[in-house]
Amino acid sequence: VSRTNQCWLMKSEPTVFSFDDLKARPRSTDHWEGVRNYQARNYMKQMRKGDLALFYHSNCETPGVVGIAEVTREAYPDHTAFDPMSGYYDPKSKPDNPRWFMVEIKWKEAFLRMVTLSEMRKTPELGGMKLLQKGQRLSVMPVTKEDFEKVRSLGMLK
DNA sequence: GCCAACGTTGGC
DNA sequence: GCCAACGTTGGC
Repeated sequence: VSRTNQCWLMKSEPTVFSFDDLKARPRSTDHWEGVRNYQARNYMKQMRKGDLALFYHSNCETPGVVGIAEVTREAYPDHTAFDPMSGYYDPKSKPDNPRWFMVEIKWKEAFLRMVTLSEMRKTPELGGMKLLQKGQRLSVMPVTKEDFEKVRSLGMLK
C-alpha cells in the first residue's frame, strides 16, 4: 500500500457477485453498481485510482474478506439508476443530475485463505475497524492502512 | 423539524 | 427465519 492511497472495504453477497465473479470478468474488471446509501456513495466518491479495497463476502454462510481489489476508475454516474428495468432503478436519479455513482474495480489478489468476520473480531489489533462496530451496515467503508495490512497478512498465512 | 411506520442489511 | 440496528419516507 503506497503512502498516498487510501484503503477501503467493499461488501458483496457472493451469491450475487463474488470475488471469483470479478476475476472472471473481462480484464478482471467491473463497475460497482447498486450502492443506494448516501454515506457509502460519499465514500465511493472519495476513492482514487490505485486505492486498494478488501473484498468482503457478506450475507453468506461464512462472512469474511477473501482478497483485494484495486480502484481503476473514479466515481461516475450509476446508469442502473436510470433504467426502469433494473432492480437498482431510482426515478429520483436523473441523467442530468445523477444521485448515485459507481466506481470501477479490478481483481488484484486472492488471499491464501479467507479472513473470517469471527477471526477479525478475535484479533485485538483490529478492534477499531469500522466493520466490527455495532450496528454498522455500510457496504463501502474506509479502512486504515494498518488494519488493511493486518487483514492482508492474516489472509496470506497458510 | 418531528417521528411513526416501514424497508433493508446482514449476522446468527 | 429471526431480529437488531439502522436508513428512508411522508404526514403533520
